[in-house]
Amino acid sequence: MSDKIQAIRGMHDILPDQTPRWQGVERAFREVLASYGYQEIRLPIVEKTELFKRSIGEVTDIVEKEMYTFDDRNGDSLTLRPEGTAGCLRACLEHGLLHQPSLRLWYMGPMFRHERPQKGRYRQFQQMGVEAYGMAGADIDAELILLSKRLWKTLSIDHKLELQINSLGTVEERLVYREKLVEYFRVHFDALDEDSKRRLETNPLRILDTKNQQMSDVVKGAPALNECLGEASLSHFQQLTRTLDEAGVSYTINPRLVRGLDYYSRTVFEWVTTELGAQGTVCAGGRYDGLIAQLGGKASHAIGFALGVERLIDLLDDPARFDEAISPHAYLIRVGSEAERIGGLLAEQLRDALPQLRLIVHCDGGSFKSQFKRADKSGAAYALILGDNEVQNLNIGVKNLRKESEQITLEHYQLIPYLQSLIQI
RNA sequence: GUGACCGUAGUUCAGUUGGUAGAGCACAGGAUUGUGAUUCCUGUUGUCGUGGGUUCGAGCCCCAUCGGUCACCCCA
Repeated sequence: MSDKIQAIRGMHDILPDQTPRWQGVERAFREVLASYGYQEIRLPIVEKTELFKRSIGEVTDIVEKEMYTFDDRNGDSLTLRPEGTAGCLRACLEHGLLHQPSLRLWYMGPMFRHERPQKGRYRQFQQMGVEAYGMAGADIDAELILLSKRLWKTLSIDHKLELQINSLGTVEERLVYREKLVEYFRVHFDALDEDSKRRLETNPLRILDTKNQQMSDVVKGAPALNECLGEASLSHFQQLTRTLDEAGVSYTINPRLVRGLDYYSRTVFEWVTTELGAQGTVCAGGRYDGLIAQLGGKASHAIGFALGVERLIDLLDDPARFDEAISPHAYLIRVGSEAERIGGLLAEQLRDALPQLRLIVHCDGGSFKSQFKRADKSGAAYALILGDNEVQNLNIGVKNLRKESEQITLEHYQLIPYLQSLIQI
């Protein structure tokens, strides 16, 4: 065991017994996104390190200690992407996609962060992300939230997720607030715990989100963010809440909801659950209007969210329900060299005629008994049987492996319509 | 980066005060010379994570190291 090469810590293989649920979730995501007119974009997994430093923020944990960064052979510093927004925006700027008035995109793929793994958190993890560019109004904010909610409904996990929203104001408003907050906490410095003293330098807004009960009094006395919001930011947020109310989406306004990444402004939201241990956030996002100009583009508007697929899958009530969609319809048993020859040809004819058919052909010989065992284990609904008798009589046996019923014998020409009717059911 | 708990067969786990390694599942074969899933019988499976120490003797005790899980920090 010790001399075998193992996977990297926090980077997991998704084995065949897991892939159906992954495919199921991915399919649901694709279908929901298509129903809102979003287009897929596929992006590199590696980008220049500078991109993430400039977008995520130099002093965030992600940039400071969680990135997989290495030097390319020509000396460039490259980084395995820790999130998707920066790369997506880079691609759109690079190809001039933002010259159109609005753009709705989605992507999915692996992200990398060098953290200690724990439940629902891995060093390589899968994110599905959505980005919408060029739209200033709160209606697109609401669209993203409604879209995400539709995804939970499609996956039947909407009862496990709660929506939290907040407004961070514009970057300028938030800077003013940040000053006020730092000033306040400096006065109450002795009441802060070690983590919070450190956060005072790095991300003071995070102090509001502390889990330390002993600090609740200090936190309660702190100035509130919404006092620093301007007219425009306030009405933007009001429009969002009104739209959500009218759409029947319930939510909690969490004034302490601050996102970890520097680029957010105005609307931020999270879908959280209590069922995943310490990692409660399944999906999070927000508006990041300032980022486009920050990355060298013409000032515009942007909003997006990302969701962690591993966390989403952990939330599924009955993940096994996705297995059925890929289990084979039929398993072809063939005993004897003539049966193997005829069976191989027959199988290809069946696949020609029935592209939807999922058919496994038994290979490598073996007795009827052992082939039936494999047929059962494959999950196939039916066994197709070719032995000496069938070869001699030019017919084929069909047996239902999941229901108690008599095995029947069909002529070859009857097989295609018979299987077709089974698939349709 | 910090802390707690855990590493025994392909897998899930048992293993007594330290006495020389076991069960279920899985897998293979048979009971059934052409029939799975159920039942019965038989069989295979191990550097006890790794390295060192204590001991007549270590799966068990000690140290180190690697890996896993969960939590903190932080985040999807």
